[in-house]
Amino acid sequence: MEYKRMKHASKTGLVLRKGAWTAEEDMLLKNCVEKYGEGKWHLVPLKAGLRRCRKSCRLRWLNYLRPNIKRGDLEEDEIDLILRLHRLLGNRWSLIAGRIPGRTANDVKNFWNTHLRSRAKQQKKEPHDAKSSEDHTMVTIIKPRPQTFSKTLNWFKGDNEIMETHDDRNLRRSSIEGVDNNYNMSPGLISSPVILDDKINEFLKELFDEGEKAVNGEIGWSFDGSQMERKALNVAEQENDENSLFDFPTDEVIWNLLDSEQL
DNA sequence: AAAGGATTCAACCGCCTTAGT
DNA sequence: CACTAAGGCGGTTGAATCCTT
Repeated sequence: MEYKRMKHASKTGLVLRKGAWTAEEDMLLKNCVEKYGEGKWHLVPLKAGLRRCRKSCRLRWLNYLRPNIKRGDLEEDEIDLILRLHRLLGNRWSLIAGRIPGRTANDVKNFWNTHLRSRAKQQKKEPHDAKSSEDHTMVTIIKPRPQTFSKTLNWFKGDNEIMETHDDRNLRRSSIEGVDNNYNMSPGLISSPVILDDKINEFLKELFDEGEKAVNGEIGWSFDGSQMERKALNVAEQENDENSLFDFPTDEVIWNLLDSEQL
């Protein structure tokens, strides 16, 4: 890729670089983030001495430079998990990636677009006989929205040990940012993000248990089911591990559930 | 060996939401 | 209330690489 693509920053008049990152730029960005931490991306180009826009810096860090990024082909259980999560969540790549350690949303999205989308399309085209259509049950795709808690919430302020209970970045996000104003949740309704996570996990566990039943032949889940049954069961086992899978941010269905329980 | 078509994936773009003023 | 800046996301692009003829 040629690096001559440039654009002018609107205010500073600085010429910003575009295109592939050089090793030197990577080093500058890495040093900067390690020194100052993630966030404040608008300051990163300045502090790092990079002629890149904030978004470019953020993306490069998230998709390539961040520690523990897993490169290389996806393993079979990862693929199976993507398929199942996509059925559940649709194109919510960041949520899906959040469940697959070391994989980025871009990785998942690219993999889906190159390997799985065509397979899914083909599956859709294939005519179903009466029996197979009976075997398939519609699965409602959960579409959570980007979520942010108001910083004015009491438990958000200061040193909140709740926020330290999860190691995984995405888990932390689900706790800190797990409520969306779109669902008309007033802060008063929220007792604790830990409770919320537990409820959500419980709910999602049920959903996945349904998925597990499905691969045993009760509901159609898989794209080419024959190869997936055992893999899916392996995944289901992993899902029982503590802190492993059930810490999604919320969605409308989940909030309805929570409302019905008058939390 | 070379041409050109197909595929992959890093990076960009535009949009949405939230926070701050 | 309106506006702006920033963070974040999914969709798309296009250069690099692979594959086929």
